[in-house]
Amino acid sequence: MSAAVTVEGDVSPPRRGRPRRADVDAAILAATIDLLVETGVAGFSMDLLAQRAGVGKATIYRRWESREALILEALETAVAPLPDPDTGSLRRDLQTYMESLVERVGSAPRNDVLPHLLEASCYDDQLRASLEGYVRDRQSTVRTILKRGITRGELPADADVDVLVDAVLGPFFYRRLLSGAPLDRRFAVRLVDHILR
Amino acid sequence: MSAAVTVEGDVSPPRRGRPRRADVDAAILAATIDLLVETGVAGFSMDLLAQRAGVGKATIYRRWESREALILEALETAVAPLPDPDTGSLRRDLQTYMESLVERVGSAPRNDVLPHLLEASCYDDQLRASLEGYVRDRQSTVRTILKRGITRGELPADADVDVLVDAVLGPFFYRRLLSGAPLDRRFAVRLVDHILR
Amino acid sequence: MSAAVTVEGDVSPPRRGRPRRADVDAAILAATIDLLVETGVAGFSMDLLAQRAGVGKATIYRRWESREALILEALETAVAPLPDPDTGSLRRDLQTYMESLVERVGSAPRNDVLPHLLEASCYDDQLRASLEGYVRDRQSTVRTILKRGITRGELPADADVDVLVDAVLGPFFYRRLLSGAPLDRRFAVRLVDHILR
Amino acid sequence: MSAAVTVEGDVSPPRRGRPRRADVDAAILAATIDLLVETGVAGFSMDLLAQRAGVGKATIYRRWESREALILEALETAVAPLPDPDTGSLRRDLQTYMESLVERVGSAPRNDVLPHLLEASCYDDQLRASLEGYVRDRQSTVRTILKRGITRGELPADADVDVLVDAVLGPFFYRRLLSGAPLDRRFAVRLVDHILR
DNA sequence: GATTAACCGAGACGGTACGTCACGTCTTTAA
DNA sequence: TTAAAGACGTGACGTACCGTCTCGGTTAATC
Repeated sequence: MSAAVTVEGDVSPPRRGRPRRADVDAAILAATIDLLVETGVAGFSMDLLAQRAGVGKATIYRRWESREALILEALETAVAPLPDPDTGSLRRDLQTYMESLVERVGSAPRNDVLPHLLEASCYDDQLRASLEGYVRDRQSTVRTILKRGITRGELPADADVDVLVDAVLGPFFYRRLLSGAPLDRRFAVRLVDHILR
Repeated sequence: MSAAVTVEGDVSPPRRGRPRRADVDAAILAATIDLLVETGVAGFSMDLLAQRAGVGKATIYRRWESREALILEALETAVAPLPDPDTGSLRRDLQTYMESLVERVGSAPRNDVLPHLLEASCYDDQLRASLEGYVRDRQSTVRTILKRGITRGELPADADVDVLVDAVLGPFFYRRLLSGAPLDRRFAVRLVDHILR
Repeated sequence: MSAAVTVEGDVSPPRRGRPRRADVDAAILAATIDLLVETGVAGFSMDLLAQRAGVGKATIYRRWESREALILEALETAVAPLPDPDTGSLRRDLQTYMESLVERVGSAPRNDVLPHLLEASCYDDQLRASLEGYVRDRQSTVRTILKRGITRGELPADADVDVLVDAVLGPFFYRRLLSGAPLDRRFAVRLVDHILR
Repeated sequence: MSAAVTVEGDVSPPRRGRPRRADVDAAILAATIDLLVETGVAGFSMDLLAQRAGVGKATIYRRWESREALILEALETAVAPLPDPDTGSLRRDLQTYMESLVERVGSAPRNDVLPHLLEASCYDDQLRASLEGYVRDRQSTVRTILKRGITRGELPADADVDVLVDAVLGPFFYRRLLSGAPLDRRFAVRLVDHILR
């Protein structure tokens, strides 16, 4: 078994020409995050970013399909998934998870990144796919919590996990993005109560 | 108490000079909807709109605070609230409602208007308020359905209507905006099953 | 006879919309000349020009077809035609004219404007036409001098004025642009000697 | 006196390492000429050239000081000097020479190379020197024709050859580059008439 | 035969300028 | 005062070249 045999089937892909500098990726992502925190997506410009990162604009466009693909990757880099509490009780797990979600939103310095990507993904199929991948990836903690609940018998064995995930996260983002209803501890309690009624 | 005290201040505002033409409002709104259907929010520009409506740009800005306020009003004008089915059964009401919601999304020509307003409302408090008003207004049908369910005893008397509204609409918009999971008849059935389990 | 009847046949052309500000033209041309003197055509950029003139780039492009059309007009504005000496003698007229031509070139701060327009006119028919108009316009002094010489009998009545104009100006610009041979008083004397031999 | 003292230092430059491939020079020049003919100097880019010639950009810059030095050499390579007709008569020699000059211009596919070099030479002294060398080299045929005329007595023994060269070539290039006046057989006849009047 | 140094194609790099577009405001004439 | 028309300053966009640099690899002359 040889480590050189990769999934792509290339035995050490014979890249030609000058290879891309790896630290440039990092510099651009870091500058992107800085800039997003400072100014939000409004006020974010590729010219300014290039200047901040000490990089030519062409170098950025060589590495990311679009401004928004870059912003999404910066989001993935900067915002870690919430941890799985694993308290031993489904109710307490969900409760804790929802509260940290609420807390994160409350403390976020700028909240226009997700709405911006949401809009941009309407015009860019590739971005749309990436964004959905990101969202599904962030669902996995909730999914784990719920499956544990089934294993323990806290939920019926035939519970519809997909719908339960939607039932946990849907109301949260509905308030966050659309209705503007309050996102607080009380909301978390009432929502979990409803789900585990 | 005088006629000047009105909701919008327009019973008899003793304006001077040439009065505004009333039909211009309608022409602008109509052109806005046309343009949004044709090109989506991308491709929508105020210059193009003014040309299409046969109207000066200043005339538009005289009547709406911002581009987005106009788009929101066009949305309200074009998209009627879904009807209350009132079938006599809570389950059938919710089922019917959800199915018409799913159907509307499936047949919508352009789906970037709501995401666009979502983003724009991050930078414009007035728009944010209007948008939330719009969203709450569109909740009222669901709220009516649920309250009828309580009256009929299909739901416990102390059911948390706010959370139930979120539980009905949240998963829908979560899939629509974020996860990209399918929005079909099956989804509607499973969701209602979960809520009325 | 009415002054309102113009060559174009428009009786007061009913321009609609906001009229172009006349002083903006002047500001742009002045800034163009300044910038050309300072930096030459190299180092001349539309961004810098717009900033200097206190004007948007779009405003410049609204008024001139291209960067080069602007530069040409700046050249026409800045560089006055040489005067007709009219000394009473053809030889002295030509001598004086050639010497002032030589002097102007010697004192010019930047000499890349004409070569630049020459190149640019290869790719832009409209510019080419304008440039040829400019050149022919600047020939007129020489043409006047020569015709006066014919009238006075200093040249034969059937002298070929077109070719004579070329014979006066051709060698000058050939040295200036191509051969790099010296352009001095001695050259002026030898050239006139040859023409009036 | 050693072999190292040469015009270009290349009798036996004791280079180390891999010697330059000689055929690469030819390939680059050929691709340059092709590209210039196809697209003119506009549309000519070093990236495209390198790709066409199957060569790295660094290889080009290793061999020529600048883009324009390369273009000039391509011009020298591609455009042979006009032949000396040597018909036995000064008038006929000049006439023939001018006519072939006129003919060459008429048939040239792209005429922007010389104007481009003219401009570029404003910013590059080395190029300026090379270009003037090229121009003087191309004068030599006319100079030969004129000197033969003096020898034969068709011109006075003290004729100013420098000025005569200018008188022959100046009007031609003046029309070609500046005035845009026609360059045809008639022009050639009238010009020679004037010079040999 | 090993070492060395300049060569080679490919293409990434930091820059700079380009011309276009849309924004929201302002300025004209006409109603 | 409103209207249509359209000019205005601003500022970001994504592209195209520039000339340099950095890879892995090649090719002679020198050691």
